Amino acid sequence: MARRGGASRVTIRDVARVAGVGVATVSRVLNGDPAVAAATRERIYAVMAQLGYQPLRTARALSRRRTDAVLVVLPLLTRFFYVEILRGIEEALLETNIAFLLRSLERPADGSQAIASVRRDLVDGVLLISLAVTPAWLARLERERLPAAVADADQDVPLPRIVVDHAAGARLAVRHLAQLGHRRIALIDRPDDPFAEKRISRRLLGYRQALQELGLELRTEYEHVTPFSVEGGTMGLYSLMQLPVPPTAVFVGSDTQAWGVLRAARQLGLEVPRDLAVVGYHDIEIAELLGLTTVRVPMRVIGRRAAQLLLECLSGRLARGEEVVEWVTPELIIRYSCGARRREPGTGGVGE
Amino acid sequence: MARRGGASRVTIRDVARVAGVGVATVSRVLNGDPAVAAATRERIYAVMAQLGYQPLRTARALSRRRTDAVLVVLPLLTRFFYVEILRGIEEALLETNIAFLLRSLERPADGSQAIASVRRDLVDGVLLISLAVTPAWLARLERERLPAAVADADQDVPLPRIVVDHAAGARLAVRHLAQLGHRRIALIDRPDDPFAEKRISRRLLGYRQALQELGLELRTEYEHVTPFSVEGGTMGLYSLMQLPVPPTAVFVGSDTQAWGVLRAARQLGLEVPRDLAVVGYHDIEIAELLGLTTVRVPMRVIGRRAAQLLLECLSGRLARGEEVVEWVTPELIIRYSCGARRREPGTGGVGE
DNA sequence: TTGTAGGCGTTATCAG
DNA sequence: CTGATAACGCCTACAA
Repeated sequence: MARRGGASRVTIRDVARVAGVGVATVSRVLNGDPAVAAATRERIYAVMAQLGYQPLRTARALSRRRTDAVLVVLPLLTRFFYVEILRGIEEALLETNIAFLLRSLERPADGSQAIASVRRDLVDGVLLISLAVTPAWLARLERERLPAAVADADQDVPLPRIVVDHAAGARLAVRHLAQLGHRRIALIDRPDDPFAEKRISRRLLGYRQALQELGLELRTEYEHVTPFSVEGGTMGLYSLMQLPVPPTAVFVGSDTQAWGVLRAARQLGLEVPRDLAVVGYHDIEIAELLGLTTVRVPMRVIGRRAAQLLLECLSGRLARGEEVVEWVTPELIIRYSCGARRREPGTGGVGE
Repeated sequence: MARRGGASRVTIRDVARVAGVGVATVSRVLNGDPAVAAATRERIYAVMAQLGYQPLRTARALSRRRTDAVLVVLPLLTRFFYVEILRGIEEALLETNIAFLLRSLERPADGSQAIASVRRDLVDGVLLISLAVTPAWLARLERERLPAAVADADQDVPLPRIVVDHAAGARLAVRHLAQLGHRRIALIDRPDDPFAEKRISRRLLGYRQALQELGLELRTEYEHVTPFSVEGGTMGLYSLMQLPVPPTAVFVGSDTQAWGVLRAARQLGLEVPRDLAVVGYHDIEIAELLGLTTVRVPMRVIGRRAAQLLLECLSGRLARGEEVVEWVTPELIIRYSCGARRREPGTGGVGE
């Protein structure tokens, strides 16, 4: 009693029948079970090819209780930084037959809503990008027995994670500026988590640490946290330049804000790098166009390795609850805004 | 003979038993079958809530032969334009319970590889963004009996599609420049498809049309197609300015290239808009920062409507093979680079 | 309006 | 090393 119309597809039973074996054997071949005679295996392969057989994903999913898909959650899809991490993830996943679903969070409130979509029957694992992993997340992951990994994680998240050594990145920037002769180096930072404006970042720690090591004075009025936007950077520089003793150099916690700093400098009649040296962070695509010296965070690598971490969880090579932290170290990219090299054409924009 | 360990989950059978009905009735309720007595329905809802029952997606998928997921294919994930369309799609899909898989194409060659991942047992439909839909795509979609829709499609793609009226957009820009007194208006365009450098765009048609309507001279040496990048724009302007009779205004087929035009103008000692008026295209995020007058393409709307189109295919409201084209018209956003408004602070970048 | 039972295609157990 | 067969959880034709 055929239940539906439609051209019936080639099933494992067809393969078994034509190959003269049982379905179990075909299934074994499909799953790479070594306990199949080589001759049998070859014959089955041949039949599969001949019949154009392809196992039905949904049927496998039901039977194996896994979907061969993972969920990627990330904030603000339009930001180059996150998207590059995503591409790293995609690269790694393309080498497997695991697909990925996407969920982007536009506002902080979207997070709790997104948590509900984390389901065992939807995906086999979860990849979190640059997100504050709340107890709610952890609880949900635990409840659904879903492995997870975090790309660009906070240091103390209790999940397998790739963490960027932002402190080291900051030290790189500050040391470089000091080397160029600067003594009054300010910091305009972004919040670590795009949705948590107030958190103190590792960059701040690295910044302070570097100043101390260099024997430079720490001035709290030089430390600013402003929104993660071009305007945020502009605001930051305006504040700094109103100080009685303004800095001669600024390390900015994101290239996006650094762009704002460059604009503000121009508006204030400051010539970069002569009157003000600027170092950014991330090395997103605009950095090169702006001639911005910056600290490069290897975004693709982060994504790729986070994905690999998750794959190891899925394959069982990594035990559940096992503590794994992989550190990634940024690298200094010297361009023109710091003054170490000379002359770079302006970048346009209208007016003076 | 229980096959596996694991805490057994709440199944439809549990619900049926507790509610004192058959599984079929529960299933009917689940699928909104109206032929269920209201009282029965209520009772079943109550039991489902009480037991915390959730139908297993994979089981449904196998039985219903649909996955409740769609595949989104787009070029170059890092481009704001495509990502914004993607967000429109996500918005629309979030209102349903349909998930989406992502496949981004970095190089043209990735296309053919991606086609292989289009499978009926993976997704229920496909959403193509800004891609040239080749015969290979169409064949694959047909073979897999997969409905598809295209966002930002070429006019003559034989699939349900959202088409941007680029010709109208170009006319908007050219007319605006003419109104400001310009007679020598050049075009620096991008290729329509990111992977097909040579194709002639609708923008070119609109550009020519507008000039004709305005009684302005058409000069083929004013028509340039350069790569879809900042450098592409720079190159374009350099070529134009070497002409014996250079233009006084340029309409640029993408904001990305327009940025390059602004940079090149500065390098050439031209002041925008005094010496050269510039109008861009798309209205991506940097346009505002650059003070760039541009033609806004409503990216989110495009994504959202393309998704809705696909949803209509899935629900059967839209018949297979039915011809559907929805037009979207761009809008002129006047800022400073065209000269219609005055004064805008520069945008930074290092050096003069 | 509701229940029974067979089927969706695959995996995995267990006996041979 | 291989085969028969019972799950996996849900949907639906058919009977009641």
